[in-house]
Amino acid sequence: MFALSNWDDGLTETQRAVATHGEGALVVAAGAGTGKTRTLIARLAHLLERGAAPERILLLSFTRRAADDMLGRASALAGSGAGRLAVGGTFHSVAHRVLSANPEVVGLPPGFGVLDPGEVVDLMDLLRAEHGLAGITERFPRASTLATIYSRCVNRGEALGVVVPTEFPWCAGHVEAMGELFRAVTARKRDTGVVDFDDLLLYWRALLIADERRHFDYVLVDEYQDVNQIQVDIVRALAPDGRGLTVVGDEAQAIYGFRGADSRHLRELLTQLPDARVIALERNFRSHQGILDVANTVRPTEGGPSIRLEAARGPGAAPRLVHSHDAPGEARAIVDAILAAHEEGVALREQAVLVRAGHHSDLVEIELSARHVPYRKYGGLRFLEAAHVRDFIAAARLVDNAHDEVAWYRLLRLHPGIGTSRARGLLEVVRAQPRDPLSHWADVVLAAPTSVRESLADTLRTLAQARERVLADARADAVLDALRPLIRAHYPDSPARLGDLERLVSAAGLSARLSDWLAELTLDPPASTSDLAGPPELDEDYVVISTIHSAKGLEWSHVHVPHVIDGVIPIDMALGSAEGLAEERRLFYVAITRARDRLSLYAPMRLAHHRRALDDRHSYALLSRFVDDVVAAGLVIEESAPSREAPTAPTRHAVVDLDALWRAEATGPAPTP
DNA sequence: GGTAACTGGGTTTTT
DNA sequence: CCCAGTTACC
Repeated sequence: MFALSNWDDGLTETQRAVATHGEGALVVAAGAGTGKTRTLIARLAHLLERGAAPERILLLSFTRRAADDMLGRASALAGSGAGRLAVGGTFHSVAHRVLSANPEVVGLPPGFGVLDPGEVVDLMDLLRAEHGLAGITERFPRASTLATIYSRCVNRGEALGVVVPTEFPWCAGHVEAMGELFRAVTARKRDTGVVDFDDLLLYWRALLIADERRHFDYVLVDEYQDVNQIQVDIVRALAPDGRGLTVVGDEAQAIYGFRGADSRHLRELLTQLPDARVIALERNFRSHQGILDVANTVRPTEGGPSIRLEAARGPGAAPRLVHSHDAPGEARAIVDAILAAHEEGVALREQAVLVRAGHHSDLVEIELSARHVPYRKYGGLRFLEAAHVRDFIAAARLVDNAHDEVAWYRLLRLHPGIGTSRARGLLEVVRAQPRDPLSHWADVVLAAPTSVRESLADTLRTLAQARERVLADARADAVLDALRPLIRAHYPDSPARLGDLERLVSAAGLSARLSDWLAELTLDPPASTSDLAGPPELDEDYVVISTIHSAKGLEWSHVHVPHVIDGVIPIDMALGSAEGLAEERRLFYVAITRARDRLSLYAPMRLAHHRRALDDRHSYALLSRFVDDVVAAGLVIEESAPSREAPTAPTRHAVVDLDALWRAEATGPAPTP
């Protein structure tokens, strides 16, 4: 029996109904800020108290941050030292855990590698060339496009012939060649003992279908509106009759359509499980009513149970729409507001800037830096996308699985004198090697041009020796030893990059197996290098910058949304279809509902931050088409005050210059600088 | 033939 | 800032 006191303290009657629901399938329609995670955790506590075995309860979520949040709260519930309360994580991380425990069941070697999405593109490129599709005689989709199409087919469970004509019509002439290429990709991954993100789900599903025993008594799925077909299959296989299944979702927050997610799965579940109980959580504990009034006008109404958010917290301050002259003015207005709130006692980490795409915060970041305001950015450029980190992971994967061709390809090209072409040639040697290619590295070295033999031999010898080390951190150390000279020769800023890798390696000690650690790193990369520096100081304070996608499930006291203009929110590439536009509206809804106390939307009148902005027709921004609704809901419109003080951010000089030029062009010849 | 250094043009969202 | 395309060197 667990000591889980007070889990139902302060739960509403509806929330308690969710927490204490019995065995049958349960679908919770939870609006934003209605305490859904808290309620799920209360349900977990209730189940444990009634004697459910923790290792037979599975908590699943689509996004990493939601999974972390859920698991973090679950362990807080147990108090320190109580160990794990349930099995849980993202679909992908749980799949990896299941598969790495029994890889042979699905025909994978122990220590199989997980390719990150960038490496899938490398593999596509490799096979694209092998199949003679890389020539310039006829245009063929680029490797990254191919990888997107491939992933879409897998995640939607739809054939190439369906996906390509409807979503990638410009590639329609190549369906046959693509099919052949994709079959080769699948075979190559199998032959070399690697899987990609999609394969993790495919293998897990296969495992579940082959093995009909139930492994979990209770399956709790969060963010169900963001699951795609293959994830639906997995959930259905985990709980075929719906017994013990709880799903939580909100169709209005479905924002992963581009990954093959479809919020209709939530409704379909009700058709498939007609006995499922449905409970709606509508009382919002997060935001003041002023913010929810705005949210309710933006909230899409089509389909699903209609939810109108009602605040438990009173009216609060009216949300603002701040007009500024241009994008740098917008950045200034945001930082002004952040610092003003900070003066009033709102911590920086209680304030977030939420953007549609990573680069939309560029100017805000410059302004924050210029004014010495610390910030942390989530969801932008990933640590894992840094070239040297990918180099390291690839090299480390070879230690566990010497047949990993994508890893070989990357490692080989890191040597001066080996480019794409020679690397491909050497890959043939690796593949032809009947024995273990890393133990017999001399054959690979002999096939290389004389000029690189020495450095290649050094690398491979050190890597081969890494296998004699048993512990994950010792192995990682040895891998870094092998890489050090290559990184020095390859990157001009090698000291910083090596510093990153030292920190990365020191984190490996916590893992038992190097391959498991690498997979975890690939599936759940640290948001930034600073995350590796250990637990942050308690008094450390910073503004949070995040994409709206990465902000889902989180909340801040003050939320700032820059660029509420057509072309950004909604983003121009989504305007082609009604479905795309609808998703942009839901995304805007997610952004709005992150704010507890103060919501500020920003609309610059033009985006004059590029040199060519003057001749760019899009220089003058259109207010977002969603703004009309928001204004009708009582939003206050403000003009950002033109700043009279000396310019602080470097970009401001550029803007001032541009204005001068513009006036000069309008009245006469531009003055010579 | 292959590599590397240079140039110019473009950039959604995530596991 | 990263990719593709081009050119100059080995």
